[in-house]
Amino acid sequence: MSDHVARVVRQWKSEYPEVDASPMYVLARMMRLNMQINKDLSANFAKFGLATGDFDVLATLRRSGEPYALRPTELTRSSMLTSGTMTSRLDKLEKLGLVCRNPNPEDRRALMIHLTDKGRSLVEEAAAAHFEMEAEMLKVLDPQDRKALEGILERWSHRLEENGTM
Amino acid sequence: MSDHVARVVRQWKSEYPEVDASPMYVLARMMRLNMQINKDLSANFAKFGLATGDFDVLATLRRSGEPYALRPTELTRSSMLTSGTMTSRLDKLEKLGLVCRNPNPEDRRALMIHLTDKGRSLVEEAAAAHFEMEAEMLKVLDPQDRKALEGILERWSHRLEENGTM
DNA sequence: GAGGAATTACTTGATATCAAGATACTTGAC
DNA sequence: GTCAAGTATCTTGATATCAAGTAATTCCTC
Repeated sequence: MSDHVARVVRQWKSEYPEVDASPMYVLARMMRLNMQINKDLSANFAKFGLATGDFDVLATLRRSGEPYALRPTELTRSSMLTSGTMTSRLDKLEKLGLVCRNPNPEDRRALMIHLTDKGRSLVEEAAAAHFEMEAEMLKVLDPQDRKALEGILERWSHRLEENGTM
Repeated sequence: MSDHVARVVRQWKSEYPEVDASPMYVLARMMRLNMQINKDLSANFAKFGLATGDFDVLATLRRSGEPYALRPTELTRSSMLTSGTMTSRLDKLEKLGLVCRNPNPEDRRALMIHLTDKGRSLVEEAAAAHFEMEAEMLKVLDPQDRKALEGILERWSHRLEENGTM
């Protein structure tokens, strides 16, 4: 059994043995799987007129519960992006009528980004399709592999977040 | 023990129980870890004046062995990108004197992208630092988790590649 | 309170990427 | 041999992202 990354590691070993490419068994595989997964998921979001990042914003607002409102800073942190990127996402979503920017009564520097009714019903539809598709994708994994993977990734994430690296 | 994704899944469960967000335990965690990893790795490549994608091209050429030459199509496939993206990467690398475009004697539609001596020594230096950094990153994982992760990701990649999905 | 440091959202200019299409060449069916 | 279909690279126009910097506001220390 051999995947792309396994072949690449063998190439490094034979062509430039001075380096140890074995971290690729984890990191390059994660990166490539992720690229493919993102492509597939974004095809699904496109059915709802959304890009992946748009869904991410709407979903963050929706799952935050009533009154479906957060500050741009909270959205920026949750998405691991820069503030400029969030500004332009919000511009787009506002133009589409899916969110609206309101003044923040508690801090005049800040705003409150509210999910509109239209935004709420769209994100609920999109989320249902999205999570179904994700569940489908995970069916190529044996149940015990999925379970193990959840645990390993949780420990990894937890440690990085603890360190403040993430 | 709770990471960002665990909190998000709990939010979905409490705010919109109609969807099952549990695939996020795998997929969202992979995506977030990947984003963080890419940021850290690209900071390292920047020390050599390279972006991650530049390194990817040079490394693919280097590990292909003598005469360190591939066609743009092969580089495009290996990187999971579009041909237009590869064209502009090659423009940049050519301007930096790290690769050169030569005619392909076997197919006049095609080219051969050759690694220059300068490109070769740069990519060798960068690769050494890169794989050391990757090894360092993986130290947060317990050895048995790393081993298990390698196996699970290999099976997953292999199945996707088999299906032609990837 | 007063004043400096920190925070918030946004702007700007540069770059990376993609989808779609253009052009030149090769392959294969007949 | 001819020509249609396929392939290889590049071009174009649009979008997403980032880093760095700005202006308004709040927080903190004294």
